Amino acid sequence: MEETNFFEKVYEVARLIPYGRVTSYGAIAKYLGAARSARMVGWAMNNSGAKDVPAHRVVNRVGMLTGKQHFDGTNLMQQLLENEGIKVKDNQIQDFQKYFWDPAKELL
DNA sequence: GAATTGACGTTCT
DNA sequence: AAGAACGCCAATT
Repeated sequence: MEETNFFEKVYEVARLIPYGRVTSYGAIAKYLGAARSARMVGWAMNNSGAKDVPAHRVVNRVGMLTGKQHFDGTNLMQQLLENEGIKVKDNQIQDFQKYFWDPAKELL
C-alpha cells in the first residue's frame, strides 16, 4: 500500500534536505501542493521523533527555530544547525535565504 | 462523537 | 501598507 499520506510525503522531503541546508514548512507544503497546509508539516515533524527526519533543518519562513521548543534540550536544534555550518542567532538563522533549500526548485 | 489545538502561511479587510 | 481572519489535515482532549 502506498501510504501517500501528507505526513509520509513530508518525511520523505525532509529526509532529502542536504547537509548544511534548511527549508521552511511552507516550502515543503507547497511542494506537496498544499501551501496552506504548512501547519500539517509542523505536525508531521512532531512525529518526526519516531522517524529518521532531521526536523532541525526545518524552520518557519522567517528562518526562526520555532520548533526548537520541541527538541530535547533547549539549544539542541540550534546546536545541530551550527554543527552543519549554519549560523544561528537568537533562535533565528542568519542568511536564511542563503541556506534555504527549496524542494520545488532544487530537488526538481 | 464534537470541539479545540497545533513546529505556518496565505488571503482578505 | 498593516492587521486580522481563515485555511489545511490530523491528533488530542
